[in-house]
Parts: sequence; structure tokens; C-alpha cells
Amino acid sequence: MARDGKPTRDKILTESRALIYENGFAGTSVDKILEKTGITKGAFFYHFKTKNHLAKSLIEEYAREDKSHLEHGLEETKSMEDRPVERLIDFVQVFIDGMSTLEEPPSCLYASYTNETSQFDQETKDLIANSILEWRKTFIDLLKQAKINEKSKIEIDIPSLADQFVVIFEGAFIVSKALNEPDLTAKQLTHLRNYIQLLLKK
Amino acid sequence: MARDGKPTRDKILTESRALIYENGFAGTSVDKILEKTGITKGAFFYHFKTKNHLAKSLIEEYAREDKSHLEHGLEETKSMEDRPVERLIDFVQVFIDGMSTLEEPPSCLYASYTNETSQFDQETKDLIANSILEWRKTFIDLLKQAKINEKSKIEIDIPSLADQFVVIFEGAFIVSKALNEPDLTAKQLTHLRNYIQLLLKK
DNA sequence: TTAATTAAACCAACTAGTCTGTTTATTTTT
DNA sequence: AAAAATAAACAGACTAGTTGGTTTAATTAA
Repeated sequence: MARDGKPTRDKILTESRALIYENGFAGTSVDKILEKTGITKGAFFYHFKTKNHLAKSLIEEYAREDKSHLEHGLEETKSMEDRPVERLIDFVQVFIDGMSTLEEPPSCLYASYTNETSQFDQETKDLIANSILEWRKTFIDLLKQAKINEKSKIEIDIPSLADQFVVIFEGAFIVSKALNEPDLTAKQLTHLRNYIQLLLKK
Repeated sequence: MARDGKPTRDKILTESRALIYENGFAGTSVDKILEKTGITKGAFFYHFKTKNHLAKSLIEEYAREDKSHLEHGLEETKSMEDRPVERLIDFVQVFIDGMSTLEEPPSCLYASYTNETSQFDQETKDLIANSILEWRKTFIDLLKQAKINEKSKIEIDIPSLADQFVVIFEGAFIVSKALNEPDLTAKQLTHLRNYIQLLLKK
């Protein structure tokens, strides 16, 4: 057996993600990653066959984290399973709390990739689409359990309301970055929470 | 008199914008632009000193268009100046209408640039920030005229509600592209219209 | 008659990726 | 326990092609 390569691989993943948030994927050269990590070219291409294999690994890792955020939201509100209306509101609140007290504007790898789609293969793009659809599915479920359409005075398109969550996240990240206002995302999510609350009021 | 360079310059601007929407700025080489436009290198650098000068011209043009969209929204609803509540709703409706019946997912150059910020100079980034702040300003005005905080049962942070408009646009563009659902943006804006309507109901 | 454009050669820096060889920790054999 | 073998992990020089950008001389069109 030989020495442990995991620290090296992890360092490449963490640092390159940060670089991509600032330069984009095409704008992040392998040499820049090497410079930032202090890792050599040999080591880099030992761990990742090509630069695009790194892109794939990055998005896979990101999607795993994303999924665990979703699961965390469900877990945190599990005790309210029998009060679906409160659960729905509290589910959103979990993420409002998670987005407050940020020191700098957040970023999303899905958005980064989507802004230069042609750089990536279909599998990578599918992974992004499916991750977003997971949020849609989960939210549709929460909205249906809260019987939102029976309670609301106006008719609501549930799937698109479900999408609002991801839409506001993605949009807030961009505006937060463009204006350099780290607390913007939490504020934006608050409006989604308000909207749902107003819809649920008979 | 000499011959007119405008068609050449315009072609570079239009085609390079389309390329940036697919490849990002760093991923869009000058050679690719030449290939797509059929223009020569000499002509390209005759019109743009550097690739980053093109970036600047592109965002300036984009910001001008953006501003005229804002003005168009105000113009279209000018007849309701004395009914600020209806005007506010109708202002949003103008953009819902503008975003329905799209054939393909829309894109935003502000978002493209923001996803690879380090490629651009401060002036370019400032132009983006200021363009977004124009929307904020306009919307704050519309919201105040509609006396939203006097009418709403819950307390509303007006500036962040104003930002919702741009946030939903930006977020919807990304999700629309990631899922390849052209009509997503219009649907998302509809929820913003609903939200404001609910807030305005005493 | 002058600005706009072509065509092609050219450059230095940078690009992703390859290659050969070395280090390192563990396993096997003695 | 010491020596030898193994293979993963890593080093870094090198390559072939691309990058943004320059130059220059001839040509085109209003």
C-alpha cells in the first residue's frame, strides 16, 4: 500500500470550487489551481484524468451537499409532520436562518455551470437538473400536505410555487454578489415565507 | 466619406453576446467570435482594442437595453399614475407578458459576468451594480406610492421587496436554463404579482 | 480619399495533458 | 527484525496546440 491521497484530492476540490466561484470554470486554469493548492501537475492529473473530470467530481460533491441540506430541512421540521402548515413555514425558516449572518455573498455551482453550459457534458447538466427537480418534488409534497390550494383564496400553480424556493435562492445569490450584500438572500427568502403564509390564511 | 463600420461592430456585439450566454466570457475566444461572424482579426481589433473592451461595450449596450425595459414598464402604466396600487400590479404584469411565449430560456449578461467577476474591471462591475440599483429605486418608488406598508397587515421591508423583482428574474433565468423550461420565468413573476396583491389587501 | 476591411504572418504567454522518474508507506520474504 | 518488493502518490520538465494581441501591406467601398 501507499500513502493517503485523500487530503490532496480534497484540497483540489475545495480550492478549485472557490476559484470557479470567482473566475468561472473556463476561467480557472489547472495551473491556477496548482498555484493555489501548492500541488503539482503530476498529482493533479493523478487524481483527475482531465479538467472536465474535476468538473464532474465537483458537481457530484456539490449535489451531495445540496441533497443533505434538503434532508436537513426535512429532519429539522419532522416533529411537525402532523401540522403540515406550520411545517411548511418552518422548513423555509430553517433556510432563512441558515442564510443569515453570512460574512460574504454565497455562490452556487449549479448557477456557475449553467452560465457556461457548453463546457460540460450531458451527464453533468442532467445532474444539475435532477438536483433542482428534487427540490421541486419535496416542495410540492410539503405544499400538498399543507393543502395550500384548498386554503388559498386565489388559485395557485403548485409546481411553480415549489420552484420559487430554488429560484429565489439562485437569484438572491447573484444579486447578493453583484451588490456585495451578504444578508440579501435571507431577506429574499423571508418574502417567500410571507407569501406562503398569506396564501394559507383563509 | 468613408465606409460604414457599424454593421461589423453590431455583428460582433450580437454574436459575441450569444456566445457568452453559452460559453461564458472566458470560454468565448476571439477566434470563436471571428468564426461565427466571418469577420477577420484585423477588423475585430480595429473595433475593440482588447477582448475586455468588448466586454465593456457589451455590458454598456445591455445596460442601455435594460434601462429601456424599465422605462417601457413605467411608460406602459403611466396612465394609472393616480391609481398607484393598480399601477404597481400592472407594472409587474407588463414583464409577465413580456416573458410569456418565449421559445427558449432567456439569459442575463449581468448574471454571466457575476459568475466570473474576476475577469472584469471595477467599472464594469459598478455598471452592473448600478443597473440593479436602478430597479430597486424604481420599485421602492412604486411600492411607496402604493402605500404598501400602510395597507399590509404584516410589516414589510420595502427595499428587499423591491429587490424581489430582479431576484426572481435572475433566479428564474438560471432555473429556466437548467431545466430547459422557457415559460418558467413568467410563472415565477406571477407569484411576485400575487404576493404584492395579497399584501395590498386590507 | 479616407475610414473600414482583408489576409496572413507572427509573437509570447498560457493551455490541458503527457511522460519518465522518484518518494512513501505498507507487505512480504528472509 | 531486517531486507526486499510492491504500488499508490507525487514531482516537474516537456509538448502540441490555443490564447489574446500585433504588424504590415494590399484592397474595398462611401
